[in-house]
Amino acid sequence: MYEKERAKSSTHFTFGISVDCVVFGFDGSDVKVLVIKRGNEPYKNFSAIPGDLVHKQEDPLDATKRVLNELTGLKDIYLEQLKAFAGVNRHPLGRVVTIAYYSLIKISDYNPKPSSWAIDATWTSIQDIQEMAFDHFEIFSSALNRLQERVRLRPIGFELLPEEFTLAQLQHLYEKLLDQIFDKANFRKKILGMDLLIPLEKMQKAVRHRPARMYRFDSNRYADLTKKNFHFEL
Amino acid sequence: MYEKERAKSSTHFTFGISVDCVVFGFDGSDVKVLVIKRGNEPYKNFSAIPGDLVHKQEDPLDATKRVLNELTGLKDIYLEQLKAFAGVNRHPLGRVVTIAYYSLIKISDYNPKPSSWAIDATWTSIQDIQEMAFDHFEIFSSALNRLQERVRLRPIGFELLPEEFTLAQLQHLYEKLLDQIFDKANFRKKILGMDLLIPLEKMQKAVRHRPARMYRFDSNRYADLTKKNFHFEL
DNA sequence: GAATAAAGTGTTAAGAAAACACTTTATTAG
DNA sequence: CTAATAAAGTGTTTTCTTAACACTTTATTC
Repeated sequence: MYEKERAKSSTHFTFGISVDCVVFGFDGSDVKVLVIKRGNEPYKNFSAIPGDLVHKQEDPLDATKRVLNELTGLKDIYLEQLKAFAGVNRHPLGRVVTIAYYSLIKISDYNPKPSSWAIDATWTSIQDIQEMAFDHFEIFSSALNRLQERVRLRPIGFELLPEEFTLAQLQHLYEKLLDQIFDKANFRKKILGMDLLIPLEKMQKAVRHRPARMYRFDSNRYADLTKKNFHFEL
Repeated sequence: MYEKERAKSSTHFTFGISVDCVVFGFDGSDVKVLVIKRGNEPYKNFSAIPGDLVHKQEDPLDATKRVLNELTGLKDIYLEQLKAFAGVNRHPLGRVVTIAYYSLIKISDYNPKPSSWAIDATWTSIQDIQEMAFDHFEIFSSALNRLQERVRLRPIGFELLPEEFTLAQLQHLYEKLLDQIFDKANFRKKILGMDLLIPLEKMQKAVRHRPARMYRFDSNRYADLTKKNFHFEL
């Protein structure tokens, strides 16, 4: 119980806390993850998920935003905690518990600051992720699972697309994310039937065939519907 | 990045880690949570979720099992991590990050050891949970949300029932868990149609009307079906 | 042996999802 | 200017699922 530790504080306040964040993006063809290459031991030259130690007086969520901003140049991005990874031997240099997050970004907005990160960060297709430093492969897998579950029940796919997109782009995203194909007509009926997309006057540009209409996700409408007990699905 | 801290270890390895576990049960009428009453400051006499500090060389999952065993006398119970709660000021005595779990137990098996816990642990209906110590109310709410999502997509409701149960008991559990009512005939068709329940010869005892057939959840069958891409729902 | 209370079943109507064929249209090649 | 192209966008039918609701059955109690 908590009371005991006032005495044994010194023996219990001995953990390090880090955050690691699986950053997902979509380039129009593939779902990708931002992976960095480690420059130092341990696990020198291994791939890893971006992260950092949490400062003494820092909230881990803030720490993650800090890392993310340095890494991508972005603020206000979609961010959710996955869970903590805390195995005794997960970090060779000491007892470090990591709190894992995942975030969804519009890959076109990605604009890394010239920082220590920038050099080594690369977008890697999710099917190409292999070995990683520490338990980062497990973290990645876990994040992908969570995303796949989440994306079916919450309208968060849009976080991976540009503000304005076509229905074909949206469908393609879902197909890649869930590794399953959808019937075009049925997909459209379902999505449009939810009344969550605002059709724009604007049309797709620079394609060598009939251009598609652009849409925008209506987050206010979603908030309203949610109050009326609407549940997004698929 | 991780490398930096070899030098500043002393300034970073300063966190305490605890685990807290929201223990759910079902008494046939209500979904309940095991709540303890704190005997010491801080938050003396407040309700709280059972938990403990994690030892220096201990896996948090093991720590949770340890707490749970002391608390309930049980082993091998359903246990899942919820997420970490790590706000800077969540604990008055220092920087303690807690990893929250939730577990599902068969309330009839509950048999507390005569330990420090036993005295103060009480089953409280989920709708009666009010103020709690630390951020424990937030942890509880978060766990309940997760359970409600989870129970619709995984056959984990059975963890809250006796090994052998009637369909009416199962339906009642789901109704209380999800706060929604189901049509008896349709509920039966759906559940039985999944082919996950083994009908037993045994009948319900000690009721003053026609006794219902008892069933048992077939976890092997579920494992098989899962391989064949079956997905439990509702 | 009738009343009871819940177990357990069957039927129909309404709605959603799957399958698939078709029409439309901006663009490009000739 | 016209035809070919390639994908946008729509309509229809069939199948499956869900919802609603009425009914039959049966062990127990009075």
